[in-house]
Amino acid sequence: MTIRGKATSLDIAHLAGVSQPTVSRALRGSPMVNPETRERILRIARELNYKVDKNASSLRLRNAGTLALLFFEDPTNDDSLINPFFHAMLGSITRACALRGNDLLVSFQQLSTDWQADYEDSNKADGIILLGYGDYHESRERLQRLVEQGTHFVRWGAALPDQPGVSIGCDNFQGGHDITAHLLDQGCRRIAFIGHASSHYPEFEERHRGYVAAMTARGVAAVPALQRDAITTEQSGYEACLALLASGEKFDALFGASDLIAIGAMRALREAGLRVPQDVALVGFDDIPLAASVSPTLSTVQQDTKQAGQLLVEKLLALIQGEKVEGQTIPVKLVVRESSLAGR
Amino acid sequence: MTIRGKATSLDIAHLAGVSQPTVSRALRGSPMVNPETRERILRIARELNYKVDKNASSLRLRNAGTLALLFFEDPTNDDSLINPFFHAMLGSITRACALRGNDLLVSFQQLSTDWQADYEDSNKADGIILLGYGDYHESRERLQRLVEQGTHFVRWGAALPDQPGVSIGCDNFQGGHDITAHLLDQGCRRIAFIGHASSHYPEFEERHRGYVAAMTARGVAAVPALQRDAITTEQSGYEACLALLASGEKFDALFGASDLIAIGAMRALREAGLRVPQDVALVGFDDIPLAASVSPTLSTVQQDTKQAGQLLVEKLLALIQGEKVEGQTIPVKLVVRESSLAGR
DNA sequence: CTGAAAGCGCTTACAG
DNA sequence: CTGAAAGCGCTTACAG
Repeated sequence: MTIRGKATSLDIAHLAGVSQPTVSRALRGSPMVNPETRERILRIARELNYKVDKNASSLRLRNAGTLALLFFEDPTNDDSLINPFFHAMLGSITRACALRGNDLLVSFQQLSTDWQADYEDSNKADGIILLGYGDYHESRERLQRLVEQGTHFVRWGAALPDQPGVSIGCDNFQGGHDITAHLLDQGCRRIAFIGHASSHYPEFEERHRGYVAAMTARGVAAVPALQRDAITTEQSGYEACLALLASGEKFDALFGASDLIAIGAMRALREAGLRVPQDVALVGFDDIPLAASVSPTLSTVQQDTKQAGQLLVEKLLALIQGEKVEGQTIPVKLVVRESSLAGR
Repeated sequence: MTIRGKATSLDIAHLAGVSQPTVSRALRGSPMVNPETRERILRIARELNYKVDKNASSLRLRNAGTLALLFFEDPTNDDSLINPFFHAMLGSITRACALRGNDLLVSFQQLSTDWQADYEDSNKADGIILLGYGDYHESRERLQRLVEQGTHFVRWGAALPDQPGVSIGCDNFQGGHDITAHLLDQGCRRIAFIGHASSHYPEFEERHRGYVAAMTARGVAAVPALQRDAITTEQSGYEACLALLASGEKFDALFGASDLIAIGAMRALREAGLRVPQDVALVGFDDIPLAASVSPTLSTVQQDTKQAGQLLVEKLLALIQGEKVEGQTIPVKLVVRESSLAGR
């Protein structure tokens, strides 16, 4: 018997001398198949390098065994580069999917484009993971629409009250609090904060709230003039720090709302002839790989990307199963390095 | 008429008062549909938020409209982290796929695991893009098997003669040559090379050949004792550089076969109290984002990841169309920064 | 320009 | 334990 093209279950059935449904049962591990028959079928399938056609089985089972990962970023800097923090997340999400026998579709998207619940609507994916930092007010109504359409999705971000859908995020408040307390412990008193501190950027806002809380608890004033808006890019952090320096306000420490912002600020400080940490202690948030490699190495708040990825996948899968799912906040960890220590 | 669950083309047919095949034709833009009828159908489809079921259409069309991206790395450091160079590649591949209406499945894989032509065998993807650096001798036979199975795939890597399948890679020889020539221009004479220089790692081997060629052309000896093996990780570069320093061999420049290696070497040099570039000029290869952020900023060879991603996708699509496809080498660009200049 | 029919390759009640 | 039958939702010759 010669088979042209890929083998099908029918081909195997002929070769094994059974009906096609029996092949399907054997392959799926149904208990109602004679062990010898099953062996024969499995052997032949292996020999022919047979793989179940996923299009056919997904169509029949009404389940794709696939999740979709959507990265979105504000006015994405034209090309490729997404926040390095998400690269680690991609790794853990990919592995978590693989562990559970799911495949992962990956897509990038401008925030401006319409979101594609398409993946799920077209039955290519059973659910969607949303990753990205952007203006929350703009994305909120889109999230709302996804909920209304009954799309299964989870997102990484601040887990706020009355928010559309399920959010998994780290404890931004605690992280902001802890690293600010660390700076205070180092003797810093005039601590600048670079990053948007508004409801448009809830993660940053939470970090900023933690910063204010830590200061207030010690009776140190959070000077509004020491807060500067920035989105999470090196360039934005650089520019905000330049503006801060130009303002003439004095500060002995700087908290970048993300590592990228802090690294941009580091560049601005260096250009201004200021030493880190001797003149200005510097800290960030995220613990991207770069944080450990810049010089001086950057103190920061570590988010547990491994757990994050696992949770995102698990919760999404639970949602798809029709379970009731709640958002969750993940603990953070202070990572002290050179940029906030030594010589103060 | 109430529709439970997702709308199908049959639902639309009923609502539009036509047969289901007519709906299919209208949706696919067939010219043999009455314009008015088409309009009605499209409107109803929009209202119902209808999306063609990809499982059904892929099954019928025998084409998934999906490519698979497989990252593989040697003994992957347990978790997540892939070479940052590939992150940029992921970006351009994702975009190139989207531009051509293809979706992208992403998967990580240990080199040790069996490669999954599964994606294609199960008809989930029409072809595979392979990304990763590892021992070429180990992967070669797997590539050979993919070719024999008729799997459609392209890989990023050295485009060598008589190699299984289609490879797209940058001009490693030229890059190695140019950056070495640059070091020679700076007055360096004892230039160390860190990175495997064997056929197990063809990209590195090519870079090393370029390095030797540039030296030879100037009548400078490539001292074997100044070459140290390393794979493309920061840690490996660090250790190799430490070993080199311990050997007592003198050198006034160091060429890391990848940026990660160079950055690891930078750490070792710093710990040894050597200044870059004053005591040792340092260069890498890849131009990962980190290269511009470390201090001093790292001179390196830039690979055009945007073009690379486009080519990988285009060539794979051509292969799938049954066209004859050749490998290709992409030009590189020298990027001179602080680590190889100033003060020499 | 449109419909009735066949079929892509599976999975699962249903009957035996 | 096994087979004949139906059906998942499309697409495309074939007839008209």
